[in-house]
Amino acid sequence: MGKKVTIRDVAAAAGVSHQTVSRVLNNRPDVAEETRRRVRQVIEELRYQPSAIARSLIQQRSFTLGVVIAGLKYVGPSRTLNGITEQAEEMDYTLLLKELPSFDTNDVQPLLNSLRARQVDGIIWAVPEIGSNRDWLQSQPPEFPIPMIFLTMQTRSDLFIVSVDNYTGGRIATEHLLEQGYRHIGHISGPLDWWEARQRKAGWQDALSEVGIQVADHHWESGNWSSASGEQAIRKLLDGYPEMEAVFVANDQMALSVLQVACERDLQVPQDVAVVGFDGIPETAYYWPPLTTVYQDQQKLGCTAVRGLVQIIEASQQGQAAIEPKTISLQPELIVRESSSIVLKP
Amino acid sequence: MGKKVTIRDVAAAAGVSHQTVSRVLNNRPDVAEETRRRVRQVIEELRYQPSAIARSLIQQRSFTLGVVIAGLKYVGPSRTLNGITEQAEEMDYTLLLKELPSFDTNDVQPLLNSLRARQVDGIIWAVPEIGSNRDWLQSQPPEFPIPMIFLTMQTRSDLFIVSVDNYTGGRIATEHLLEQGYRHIGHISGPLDWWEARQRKAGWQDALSEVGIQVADHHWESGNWSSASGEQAIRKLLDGYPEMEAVFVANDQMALSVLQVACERDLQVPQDVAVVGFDGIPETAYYWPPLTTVYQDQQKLGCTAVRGLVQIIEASQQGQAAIEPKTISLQPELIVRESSSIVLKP
DNA sequence: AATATGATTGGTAACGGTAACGGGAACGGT
DNA sequence: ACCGTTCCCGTTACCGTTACCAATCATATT
Repeated sequence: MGKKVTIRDVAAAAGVSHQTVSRVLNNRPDVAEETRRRVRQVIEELRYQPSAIARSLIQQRSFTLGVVIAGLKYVGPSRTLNGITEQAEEMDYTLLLKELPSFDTNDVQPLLNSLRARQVDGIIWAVPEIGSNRDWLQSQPPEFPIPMIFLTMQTRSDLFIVSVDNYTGGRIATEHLLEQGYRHIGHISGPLDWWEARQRKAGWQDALSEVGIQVADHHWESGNWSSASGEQAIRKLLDGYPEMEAVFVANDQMALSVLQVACERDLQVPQDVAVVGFDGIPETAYYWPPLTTVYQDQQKLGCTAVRGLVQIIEASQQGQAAIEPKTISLQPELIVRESSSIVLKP
Repeated sequence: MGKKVTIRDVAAAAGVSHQTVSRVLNNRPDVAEETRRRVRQVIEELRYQPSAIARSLIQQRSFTLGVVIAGLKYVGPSRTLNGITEQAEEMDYTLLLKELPSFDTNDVQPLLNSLRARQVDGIIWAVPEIGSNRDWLQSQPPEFPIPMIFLTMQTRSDLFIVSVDNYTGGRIATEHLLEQGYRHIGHISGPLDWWEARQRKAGWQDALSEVGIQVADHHWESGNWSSASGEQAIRKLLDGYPEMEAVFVANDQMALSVLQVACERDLQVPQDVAVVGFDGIPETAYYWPPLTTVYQDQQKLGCTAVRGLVQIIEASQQGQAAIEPKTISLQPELIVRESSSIVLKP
C-alpha cells in the first residue's frame, strides 16, 4: 500500500536526521550544500509533501483564513469571494469557507467555534449588515482571540471594516439625474433592514433636499432586490407618483423590471422615464435600453479585506504594536448609458 | 493574556486525567455519569474548544473537503458552490476552497500538493472540462491517494463524475421549437472547446436531423457565453440565415442580446424569431419578452457531488470494498415562456 | 474464600512536524 | 598546546489530541 511518507522516511533515505530535513524544507542556512542537494533529491524521489497540519500544530499558525459569507447564489457575494480567493492565493493563505444559511442568521457561535478549532489565523466576515445580524458581537469576550475584518457595515471605531460607500453611490446617481434636468426623481430601495439599502436611499434623499426638493412618501417604494419585487414597486410608483420623470433603483435586477414595465406601458426610456440602477453587473450593457448604473467593485472589496486582515495578522505575530481598527471605504463609479441620457439616445 | 486552554487544563480543573476528558468529548460509553457531568461543566466554564488540528493529526482524518473551482464571478460556478457549502455543512464537513486563475489552467500540481498537505479527505473538482484542462490527470499516479469527484465532464469509466445532461438539454430546447412548428432553427453555441457547449450543440443538431432537417454551417455561430459575443453572433446569424424562424441559444446571457438585437431590428419575438436560452437564471422571467430557457439545477449538482464524495470516503474509511466509479447525470428542465410560444403571447 | 467479570480510570506512545540546545570537527589566533 | 568561533548536524522536548494497554475497584460467580 502507498503509505504516507514522513519527514523521518526522508531522513532515513538520505542518511541524515529528520531535523536536517526540516532545515532543508525551511531553507535554513546552516546545511551543507552537498547535504541540501541530497535531501532535496530524496524529497523529489519519494514525492514527499510536508504535513501542513503537523506544522500548524507546533507553530500555532495555520496560514488559513476563515471566510464567512451568505447568499453565494447571488452575484454580489460571489464576486466578493472571487476577490478574496485571488488575493489569498497571492499571499499564500488557504481559505476555509463557511456559508450562513441566510443573511440574517444571528446564531453564529457554533460556526465561530468551528473556525477557532481549526486554528484559522484570521476571519473575514463577508456578510452584509442586516437587521440585527451583528448582535452576536456583543456576546463575544472583549478580547476576541482571532483577528477579524468585516465587510459592508456601519462604521464602528472598535472594528476593522471594509465597505463600499453606498451613500455616495446614491448621491452620484441622483445628482446625475438632476444634471440631466430631471426634477421628479423617484426611488426604488432595497429592503430597509439592509444597511446598504438605507445608505443608498439616504444618498438619494440628501441629493434632492440639497437642491430644495422635498421627498415625500409616495416618491419611493421598497423592494427586496429581486426582479419580481422591482416589478411590484415600479407599478405602485408609476401609479402613485405620475409626475415622476426619473427613477433611481437600488440594484440592477430591479431596474431590469422597471425597463420591462416601461416597455409594457409604452413609456420611452429615458424620454418618458429615465432609469439608473446600482451594482454594475455586466449584462446591464445589454438591457434595452442599456442601463445607466452605479458600479461597485466587489472583487476589490474582497481583495482589500484579505490584504487588511493579513496585515493585522502579521503585525500581531511579530509582536508589533496592535494596529488600530479603522474603516476602509471604496468609492463606487457612475456608468452613464442610454437609459438616463437623452444625449446618448438617438 | 488569554492563553489557549487545552485538554489537560480541563483535566486538571476537573480532577481527572486528560484521557477521561477525551472520552467525554467523544461520547464514549465508559465514563461514569457523575464524572461525565463534571467534565462537561468544566468544559463549559473554561470555554474549552478541542483542537481540530491535533485531532486530524492523530486520526489521519480531517473532515475537510477540498473544493477546486474556477470562474467564481459567474453565476454558474457560484450556484454550484452554494450547493456544495449547504450539503457539506449538513454532513459536518468543512470546506477548503481553491479557485483556479482561469478555466483552462492545466498546471494544478502545486494546488493538489497543497490540498494533500492539508490532509483533505476528498476533493471536488468543480471546474468544467475545457480544451485540455483534464490532461493533468494523466500525470497522476494510477492510485491517487485522495478520493476525487469531478463535475461537468465527459463520462469516463475510471472517474466519479456528476454532470448535467447538456445533450438532452439541447434536444428538448430544439424539440420544443419543432413542436411550435418552426423548421428553420438556428443555434448560437458556447465556445466549442467547452464540453458543455459541444453537448448542447450536438443535441440541437441531432434533434433536427432526426426529423430530416439537415444542418448547414451558416445555421449556427459560436459565442463565448458573454452578452457581447451573443450580439455579434446573432447579427451574423440574421444576416447569413435570413429564413431563420427560431434560435436556440446556449446560455441566457447571450439570449439576452438576441432579444435586444431583435428589438433593435424591429423583429417581433416570437412571431418573427423565437428564442430559447439555457441555464434558467431568475432574471430571464423579466427579460422582454420573458425568455423560454432550459433550466439546469447547479446547486443540486454541487449537492450531489458532496454526497457522492462523502459516500466514497466513508466506504474507504470503513475498509469496505471500494465503490466503483460511475457517472451521475442530472436532467435539465424546459421552462416555456413567451419568447418561444405564440400561444402564450397575447 | 478465591476468582472471574465488568465498569471506570490512568499512563504512555504516537501522529508529523519545529524549536531549543548541545556537540563534534575544522580553523585561526595567541 | 590551548581556546574561541563557525559550520554543520543530531538529540530531545513539545504542540494537543486519540489509541492502546494496564490498573483499580466493585460485584458476581463458583
